[in-house]
Amino acid sequence: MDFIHQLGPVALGSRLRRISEQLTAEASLIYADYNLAFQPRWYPVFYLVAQQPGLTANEIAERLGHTHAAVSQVVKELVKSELLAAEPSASDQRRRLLHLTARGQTLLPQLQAQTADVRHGIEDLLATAAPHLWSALEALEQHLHQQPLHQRVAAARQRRVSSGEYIRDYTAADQPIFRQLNVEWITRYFALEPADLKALDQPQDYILAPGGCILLAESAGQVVGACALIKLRDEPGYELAKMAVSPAAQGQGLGYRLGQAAVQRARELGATRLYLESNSVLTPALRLYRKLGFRPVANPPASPYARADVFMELFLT
Amino acid sequence: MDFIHQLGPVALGSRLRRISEQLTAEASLIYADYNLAFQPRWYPVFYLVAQQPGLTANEIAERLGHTHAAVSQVVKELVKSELLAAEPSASDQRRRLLHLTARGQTLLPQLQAQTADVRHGIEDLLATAAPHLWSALEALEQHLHQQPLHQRVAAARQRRVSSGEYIRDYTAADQPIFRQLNVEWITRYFALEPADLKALDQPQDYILAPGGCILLAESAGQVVGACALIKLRDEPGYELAKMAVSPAAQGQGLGYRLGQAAVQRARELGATRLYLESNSVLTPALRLYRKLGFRPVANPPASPYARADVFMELFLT
DNA sequence: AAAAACTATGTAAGTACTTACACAAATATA
DNA sequence: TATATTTGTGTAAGTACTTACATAGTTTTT
Repeated sequence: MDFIHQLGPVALGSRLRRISEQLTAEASLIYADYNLAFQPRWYPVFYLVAQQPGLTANEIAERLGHTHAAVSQVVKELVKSELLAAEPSASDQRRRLLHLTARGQTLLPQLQAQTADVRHGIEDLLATAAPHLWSALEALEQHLHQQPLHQRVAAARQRRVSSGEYIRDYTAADQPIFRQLNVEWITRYFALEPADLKALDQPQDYILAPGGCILLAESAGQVVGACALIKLRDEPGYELAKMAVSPAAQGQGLGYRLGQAAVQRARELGATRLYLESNSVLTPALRLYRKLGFRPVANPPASPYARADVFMELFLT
Repeated sequence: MDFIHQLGPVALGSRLRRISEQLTAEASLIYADYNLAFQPRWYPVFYLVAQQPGLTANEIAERLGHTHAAVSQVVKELVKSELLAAEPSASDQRRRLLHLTARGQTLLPQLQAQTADVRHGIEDLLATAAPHLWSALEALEQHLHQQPLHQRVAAARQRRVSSGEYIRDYTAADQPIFRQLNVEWITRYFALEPADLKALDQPQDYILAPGGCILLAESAGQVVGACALIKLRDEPGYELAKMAVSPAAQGQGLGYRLGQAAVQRARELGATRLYLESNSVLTPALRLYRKLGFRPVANPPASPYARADVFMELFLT
């Protein structure tokens, strides 16, 4: 379950699918509760015909935003279950006009009562859990319609290719360069400490497994920057750590872009606070952190790093 | 497409499914753009193995929140495509440890670049369209987990059964009672007008088809109240009209509950304003409208009803 | 040490849709 | 009036998962 969170919005489709599957499963339970000889997926077609007898499969499909094939299959089942009946239109022999059978009419009141209950249940759920979800979905669909996702992605690709630089996630093969970039700057100013070695030698165990992530900046096919988000204990937040930019790539705002990406990622992961430890000698880094919005912590906790003498945090709304 | 909107949150599952399908379709387009011999649904498994070589199918399934069967099938395809390879664990002959092949390693950088682009594209989409969608989905899943939907629906059912009253949607079979309830009160105070007959004789054509809806209050199996939401022109709003409660059921707050349901429904339909026309003689009704939040309109438009001399509106946020 | 239970994996079939194709009836075009 | 196109419908097969079942290897119980 944690990987979906790590991927974040990239897995938006999967997430929506999973929730919808969950709701579908719930729907079966609900129908079972009401003891109706009725399948959830019949609902829209049946209800539409109840509202408006004389509709054809094609018209229903259009109203539901499904294909005629889907409706055709459902209608077939509904006719077989003797809930709907069809008769050919007098004016157009191809059209099959649908209406409820006597059995369907008998079922209708129960289905209406159930629908009212479901409506209340979902309204209750949405009101308490996600009051703006419905309108957000509306907006999402509209924007998707206006500019499809693949166009947005193509634009992002364009920007990446023209800038030659992008930020991506760490994978196992990146451990050597992740280590090297950090060792480089740490040993220039300080000595490597045990906590460094743990995180740099086994980032998988010490950073990723506990729910953190590592971002790498790649420029011209080379990894030239890195930073990690390490899960804080007992709070929905992360420590921004192991931030390193290769000397050759410094002074071009890469660190800032990397930092921004980390902040954005933390936001997506549901963080409410970012925390970091640094050293007063590293003035350019401290300036960068300030620029990203970090401020000194009032009562810093004990640090596993001897070199840590500056402690900052950034609250995310 | 309009029926999903009419059903509103009742169709939450369908809506989520449809958006996710749309995103899946977009994903195929994106993969086509990048010319990668790679299927979208392979992505999570492949990426997880890239991050953490040595995982087994079962572990991946757990992390993805899917079944092992799904992962097993994807792994099979990935192995066939020579992107992943598996070797049995030394300590446990059942476990098949997965890792990237040379071909997989070659593909990885391209996939990472593509992922970065997709992330940007979706972040852009969410930022502009639905900034709180991600957290709303998070909250929705949590609440669903805490109290499953069928429990909420069961609670709603309980309330309905114990109160003996509920509010539901109109279907074709309800036309006679819808007409009767309205004719009853109109003729007590006024004369039936042509606009009344249109709406009461063919509610399908004059109310539902243009995107409105009709709510009915049922008590002890009898329809004892009705009201309609009629789509306003050129604005996302509705006219609250044809509100009627049977004399026998009056004085029990039914009108208020019906009105509240109508306001709620209008909200779900994305309305920003409700409008109504009434007559100064109908003091109980006017009191009810006030209680629902309606206020007099400054510059009322021309009305098709001779009896209309009070014009009110309610703005929905 | 044998039996029972559990675990990792794989396969088959189902789900609720889709796309692709087929065919007859209606309409438009020549 | 014959032909081409469009429209309404149905069926088959695919999709990305699921559940159900089967099987072999491992661990626990007796």
